[in-house]
Amino acid sequence: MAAGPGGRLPRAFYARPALTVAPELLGLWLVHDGPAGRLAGRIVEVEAYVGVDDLASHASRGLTGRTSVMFGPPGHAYIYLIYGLHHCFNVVTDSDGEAGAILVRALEPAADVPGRTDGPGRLCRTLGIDRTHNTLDLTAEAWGPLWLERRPGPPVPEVATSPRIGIDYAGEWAARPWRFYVPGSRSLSARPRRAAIGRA
DNA sequence: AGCGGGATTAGC
DNA sequence: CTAATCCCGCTT
Repeated sequence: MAAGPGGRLPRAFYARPALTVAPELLGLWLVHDGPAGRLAGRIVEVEAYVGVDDLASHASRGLTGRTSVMFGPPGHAYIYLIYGLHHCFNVVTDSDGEAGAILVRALEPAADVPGRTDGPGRLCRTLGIDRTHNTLDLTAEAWGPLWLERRPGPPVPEVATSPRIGIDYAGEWAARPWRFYVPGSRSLSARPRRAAIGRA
């Protein structure tokens, strides 16, 4: 789906099923304007969480205070604290009332980014994203401090898939190949990298 | 009010 | 391999 060059992705981009949007996030840029200035990275790894039936999704426990943003309109940020230590950044997809979301797991950092962006917790810490950004509108309609945009450059040459990480509790849903990544990227999250090396 | 657990990470 | 650390959701 087209977005103007250098422009924030429009609501319509997010207003589609999570499994459709997820591979299209690869190669796009996540940008945060914060106290440290503008920090950005190119998305190379994501995971789709498809809705209330998906036992790996927080939305499978229904509409609660934490998950309400997932059930809301697309194009907003869903950010939560995990293990009391790390933040995870998601984009909300699907139509209002449906609970699709996509976890951003790894970025290739822009040249001036101070720190690592391989891994969902690390990229939030390095870009300065935390729970105060939860529910923020990522589109140009809000013109907030956090957004996704398309930047000039070669397209992603190839998209690979694998099962999602760290959701073994989800039964049969754990096997679905709903992790999407750019194979060969140096910035993939650590756990899958170890797994890949271990298997090789 | 209390308790169990988590879409992770760093350090031994 | 495991501790860290806290919010949330569910039970009492």
